[in-house]
Amino acid sequence: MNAQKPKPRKEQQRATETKTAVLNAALAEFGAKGFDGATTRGIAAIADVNHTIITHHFGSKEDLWKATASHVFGLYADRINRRRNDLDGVDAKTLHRLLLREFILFTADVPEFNQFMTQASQAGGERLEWLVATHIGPGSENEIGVIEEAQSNELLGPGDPQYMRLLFIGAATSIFTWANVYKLLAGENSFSSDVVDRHVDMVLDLFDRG
Amino acid sequence: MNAQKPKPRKEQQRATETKTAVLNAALAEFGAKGFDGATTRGIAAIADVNHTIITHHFGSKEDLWKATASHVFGLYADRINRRRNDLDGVDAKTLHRLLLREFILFTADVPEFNQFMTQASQAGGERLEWLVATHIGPGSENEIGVIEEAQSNELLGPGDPQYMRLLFIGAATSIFTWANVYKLLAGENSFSSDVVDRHVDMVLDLFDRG
DNA sequence: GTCTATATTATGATAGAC
DNA sequence: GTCTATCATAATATAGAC
Repeated sequence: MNAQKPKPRKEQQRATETKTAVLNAALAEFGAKGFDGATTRGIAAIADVNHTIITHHFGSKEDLWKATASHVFGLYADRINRRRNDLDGVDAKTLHRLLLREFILFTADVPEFNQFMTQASQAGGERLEWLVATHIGPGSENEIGVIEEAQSNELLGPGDPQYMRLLFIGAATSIFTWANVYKLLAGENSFSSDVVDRHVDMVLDLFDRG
Repeated sequence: MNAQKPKPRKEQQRATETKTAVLNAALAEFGAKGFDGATTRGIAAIADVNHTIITHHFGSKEDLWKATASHVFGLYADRINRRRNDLDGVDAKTLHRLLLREFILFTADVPEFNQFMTQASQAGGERLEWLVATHIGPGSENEIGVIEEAQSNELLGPGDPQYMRLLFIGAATSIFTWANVYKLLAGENSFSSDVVDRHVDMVLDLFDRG
């Protein structure tokens, strides 16, 4: 009946770029300062956009925070799924060792992921409940599977998988959580490839019971 | 010459109580929300005092943050020094195992310590530089000594002591950093005595190379 | 879709009464 | 030492021009 509706493709593409820039800026700000400490104006300044377009594209600050959470969880899921596909056919022990390794490497590449999650956990409240119900809970089911497989292959010692998962995350993220302190105390850059490589080996060896 | 100056003892005591209440409230708020996210009005509300007396007793918000840092570092130093004195005469290996244990127990008793430090590290900037120069750096010299002694006694594996210290802290604080998540995901209270006891044993065994 | 202008509230800090 | 009142600024959010 009607002709196809107009498709403002260039505008949509432009809008997508703007939204991505805002989401990355929001991730950095929410990670560094938490929900209350971050400001929509500060986020807009980092993304180099007018602060009112945040409301236009995302709605409220609360909505932006949720969109940011979904954005970074998407980055994480893509990374792990891509790695899983690359490792098709690899034996179970090697596979799960490499999946644990990939988590550490992702944390090194996108430290804002761990920062964002730490802020959400420490703040608690309804936002954390939403995050657990929407992303952490569903995502942790896959991760618990990896933990249990790793335990079967003696890559991790026995114990409640939920507990072991948090213990592993704590050790894996340590030098990134404390990167600024490590830099000031020891002059070391936690994100340099040699520090990251040594850290990966150290953490995997630490938990390895084989 | 002059008579002793007037000593308004009761007023001073009252003021001390007020200041302590404010410092504990500030520790909770700065730990949960970071410097920018916490508000002097919110802190005053928790301490149940008028918000203007914060300015009177502590000066600016920045000064309150520094006083809070000094307060919680004092709590930590007192705790470790008291434990050290109690352990006078104990053999080196047992001593250092118990000192590592005491750090974990302090983190469980005063989780705001770890939260406050995490916020400061993630935020970076001049405040973190002050914190490292004033408290973390001087304090870490003692801790590095404990780490090295623990390494000598095979309580910790070999490696750069500064790095091993952060790795140990990451593992030791994990279930407290993620306490709210652990509660929502697994229904477990990270601060219950049985969870804490199991965690202490798990972490010390994890690092133990003896 | 992006901008300027603005309403409303929250926040850090100060002045001054008691 | 503690309170009420107030100022100046910053923040979230919205309205409306282009």
